[in-house]
Amino acid sequence: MATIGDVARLAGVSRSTVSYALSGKRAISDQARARVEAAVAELGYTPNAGARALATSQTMVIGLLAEFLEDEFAPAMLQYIQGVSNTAHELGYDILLVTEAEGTRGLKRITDSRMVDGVVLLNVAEDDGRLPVLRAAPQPGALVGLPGDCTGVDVFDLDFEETGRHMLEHLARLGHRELILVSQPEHVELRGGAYVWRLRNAAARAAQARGITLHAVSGASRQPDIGRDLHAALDAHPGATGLILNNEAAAAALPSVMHERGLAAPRDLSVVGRYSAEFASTFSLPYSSVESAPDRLGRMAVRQLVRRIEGEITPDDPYVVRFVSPELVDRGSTGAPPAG
Amino acid sequence: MATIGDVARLAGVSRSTVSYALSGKRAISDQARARVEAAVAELGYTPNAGARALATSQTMVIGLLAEFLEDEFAPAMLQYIQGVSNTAHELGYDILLVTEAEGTRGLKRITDSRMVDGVVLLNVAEDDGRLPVLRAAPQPGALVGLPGDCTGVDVFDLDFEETGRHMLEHLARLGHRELILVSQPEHVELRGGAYVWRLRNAAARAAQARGITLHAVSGASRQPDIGRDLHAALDAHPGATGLILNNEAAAAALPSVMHERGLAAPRDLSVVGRYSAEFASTFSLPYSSVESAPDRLGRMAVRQLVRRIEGEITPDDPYVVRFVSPELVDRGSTGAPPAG
DNA sequence: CTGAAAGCGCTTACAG
DNA sequence: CTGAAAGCGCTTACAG
Repeated sequence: MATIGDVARLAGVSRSTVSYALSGKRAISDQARARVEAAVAELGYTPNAGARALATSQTMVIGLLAEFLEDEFAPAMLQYIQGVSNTAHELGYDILLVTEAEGTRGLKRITDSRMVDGVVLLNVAEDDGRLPVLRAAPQPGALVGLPGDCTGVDVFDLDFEETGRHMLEHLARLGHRELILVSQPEHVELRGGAYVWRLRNAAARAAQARGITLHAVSGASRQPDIGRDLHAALDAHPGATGLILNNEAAAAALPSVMHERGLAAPRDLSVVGRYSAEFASTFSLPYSSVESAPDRLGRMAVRQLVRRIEGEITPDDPYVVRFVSPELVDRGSTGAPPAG
Repeated sequence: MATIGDVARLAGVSRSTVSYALSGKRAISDQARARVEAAVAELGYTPNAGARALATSQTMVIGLLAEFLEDEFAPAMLQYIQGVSNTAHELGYDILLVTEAEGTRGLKRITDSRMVDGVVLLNVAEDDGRLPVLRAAPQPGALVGLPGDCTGVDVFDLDFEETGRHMLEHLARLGHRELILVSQPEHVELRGGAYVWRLRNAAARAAQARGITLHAVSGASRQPDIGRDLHAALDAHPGATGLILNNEAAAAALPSVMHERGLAAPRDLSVVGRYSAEFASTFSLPYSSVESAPDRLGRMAVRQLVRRIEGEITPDDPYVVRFVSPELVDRGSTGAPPAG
């Protein structure tokens, strides 16, 4: 490969002139510029990223930590990755994807070795082990998901409390008095998936305030277990007229379950989920849902991260915790409870 | 961050001694090694990846080109990414993920700038525009998907011809005489998805040899269009007793379609698909399927790529085109055609 | 067994 | 407007 020295020689100028001609960081005579450009074109010159990183302390790479946990619903993760990756590319950054099961080690490796200018953490837990590593790192970090302690990082998440309240009140207004909430598996919650209880507690409070019975159950994140869980929940609470789903796998499995039980929404059962429009389309889900906005959250996280990387915001500027408000996309799966 | 110079100073040795102590590339006295190790621990030293890359011409990063095309079924792509990423990490490499719509530009950027030691291309088309770029690059490349011209790259793919033949003969042996094959959308094929016609032509030849009627149709890759396409195909060919699916979206949509038509497999219709066990589980698909082996293909591609990167194989060694043989996973969705 | 030094390919003050 | 040179943080022949 051609180096900047080759270009300089061919153009008959110094290496610094080539560098400045390419970066535009100082004025260059038209003649010099033309000769540099011709030489660059002739040699097919592209600066060596490693050398540039060494000289500038900037890699133009963002680390993306996405753990594919055995017990989580992988397709839901994909949209966050796409949102982050697309936005990063738009802003001139490449993505170093770390999917190791032990995210802490991967995070330490890419920050310590200066492979990245900043980091986006997906799927953040209440007491996420990666956060101490991130705080100790010299690079800034942005999270998708709300941890217990937000110091030193920018945080973006769906407002799960508002989501829980909103879903419950939507069904309450339609006249439902007994509802089932299907959450994520218990181990997701135990591992620190705070959004599970944030949504549930908010829904429970709203239910209590309105005198509504809310049966909170947890469901598996995989087939076929989640199907069994749904049947069990419906068997256990025959009086329930509405279903709230905070579990993507449950949403994907519900159509078969309802077919099997001869139920139609909203005729026999009102259903409202929490997943993205993209997800609804992929899985052909006919239920109204609160948009989880994965692409938007990924985009917000990267934008803020790049502002920090490029010094537009400094560590002295306050770190943000930004919630996306729930928006209910109506797909006609909720209505008045069946008479009687 | 601490540099190698800081470590050397603290340990009271030269920088080369630190480097050699860490790499093990030359003998070191026990005393020196102990002092270096202590200094490394005290300073929390990790070599700077950019500096090392500059000195060694090795980045320990593999580029992964995965385009998320608007008209493709994204969840199917995820498993290839996981296979590639996990294998790369196991072998000591990180992954630079490029998802730009214009893959050619991204590929040129990461190879020209030497950000990567090698490249894996996913979703390779018959006449893939990225291949000329890859062949011109100094880094080796491995493909998942068979292009028209395999020169200069290692290629891994499911044996789609054998798959088509196998699926057809499986149903033929059970006594079926009229079958429908649902392929990918036409534009996937036009864009160069050779696997579509490779499977179809092989199935058609096998059908002809056995005097079986095979209706080849194409189906959308999204909901709800694919549901309509399936209904239309079943309406158009009421005599068909078996369905062959070479379209993930069709497989995901078929349970609803069959419910709507009151059909059960294999009682009314025998069904065989082509997708991974992981996919079957995620979407709760009850159909027997030929395993598409995304994790295995990703793993094979990375293994071979790393062999080339590390010089275990050179450009003089022949490039391989390796097909994974189809294996039918029986989920009980095929049987004898309904009597009459 | 060890150190001083060259070199990887850039960027950017410094001097003119 | 331009060039010579220092420096980024490593690795690795070279010399002892």
